[in-house]
Amino acid sequence: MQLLAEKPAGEISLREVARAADVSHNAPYHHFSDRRGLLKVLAGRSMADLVTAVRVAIEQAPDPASAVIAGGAAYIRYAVEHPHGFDVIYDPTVCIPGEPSETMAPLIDELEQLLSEPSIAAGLESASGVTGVWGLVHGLGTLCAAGHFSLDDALAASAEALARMLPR
Amino acid sequence: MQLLAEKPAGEISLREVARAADVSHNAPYHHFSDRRGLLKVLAGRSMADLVTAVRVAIEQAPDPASAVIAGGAAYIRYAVEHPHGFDVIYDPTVCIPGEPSETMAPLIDELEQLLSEPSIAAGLESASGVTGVWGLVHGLGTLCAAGHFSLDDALAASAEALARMLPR
DNA sequence: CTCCTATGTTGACAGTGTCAAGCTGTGGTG
DNA sequence: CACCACAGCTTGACACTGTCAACATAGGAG
Repeated sequence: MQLLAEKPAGEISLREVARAADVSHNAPYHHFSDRRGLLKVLAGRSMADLVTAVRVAIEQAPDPASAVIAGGAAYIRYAVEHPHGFDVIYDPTVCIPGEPSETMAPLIDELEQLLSEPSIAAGLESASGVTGVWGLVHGLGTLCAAGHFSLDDALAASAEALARMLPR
Repeated sequence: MQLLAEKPAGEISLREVARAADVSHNAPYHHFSDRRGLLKVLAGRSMADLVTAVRVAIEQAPDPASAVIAGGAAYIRYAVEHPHGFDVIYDPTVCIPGEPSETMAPLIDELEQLLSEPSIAAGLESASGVTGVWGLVHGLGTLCAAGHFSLDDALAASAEALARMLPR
């Protein structure tokens, strides 16, 4: 996790983490099946951090509608502040395409719980519930973390678009 | 490009493209500065394909509002149908974070041109113009390509959310 | 004709993921 | 208590990769 704060997951080698832990180059194989095994653990921990950040933001919001907006802002902030952690969560070589993806469950649960709040669920078309909200903040977070526009722009666009997607 | 259709950019080695071209392992260095040089060219070509797909969709739409929705659908479709090409466009190790990113210019131009259409620009808050539309379809495309939900769900959510972001 | 440049070649080096084989201390079972 | 299984670590090896350096060759510009 310490290395992940400094460099992207793709540039972290098993041998490097072995050196950082001051052990032999093969010791990691007794803790992770694979290089992918290591990345999966990093992805799991990063996801836990992400979900915690979102949950805290939601809980501090005064009402369900602003909870959605605050949660979206927290998601975007996480992507910008921990870009390598965010990337490894969604790394297609880590998050296997076939299976339902153990790693994603916490986030999806949190989202569904948030959006099933009766007062806001009523205003969401079924198709744009979790899908629309997740897609919007994910795209804004990703592009913002990559530097394609500023955090301020992303947060403003997120708040406005989410407001329009909620019950008017 | 042929290899990119089969496997992610991260798994394409310079030596492998050399073998595919039936040429010595070092020949690529006379055409690309670096491994990153190769990926940058792949990203540029992929971006051209993406922009073409979006432009075609826009041009076939009957009015500006449906052009936005059709363009978004084309963007999402490209992400799902050419996942490795889509990924390499936005690969953070390729698309350098500091500089304004040569590769992105065509897409941004296209988006700005589309959204500056007077009849729709009037209904968009400034913050959620290019940023909001791009963020939405990018997130939906990325998550859909990764298999987190179906193409149908993504297209439905995209159409609905875009409709709400346009002038009511 | 001469020479430069583009392209290609072989050879080498360090770094990596991964496998195989062997060491060691610690805990639990007989 | 003796014993042993085993988790954790080690060294050693292999194939593969990106990259550098030095050398070859061909074809066009002067």
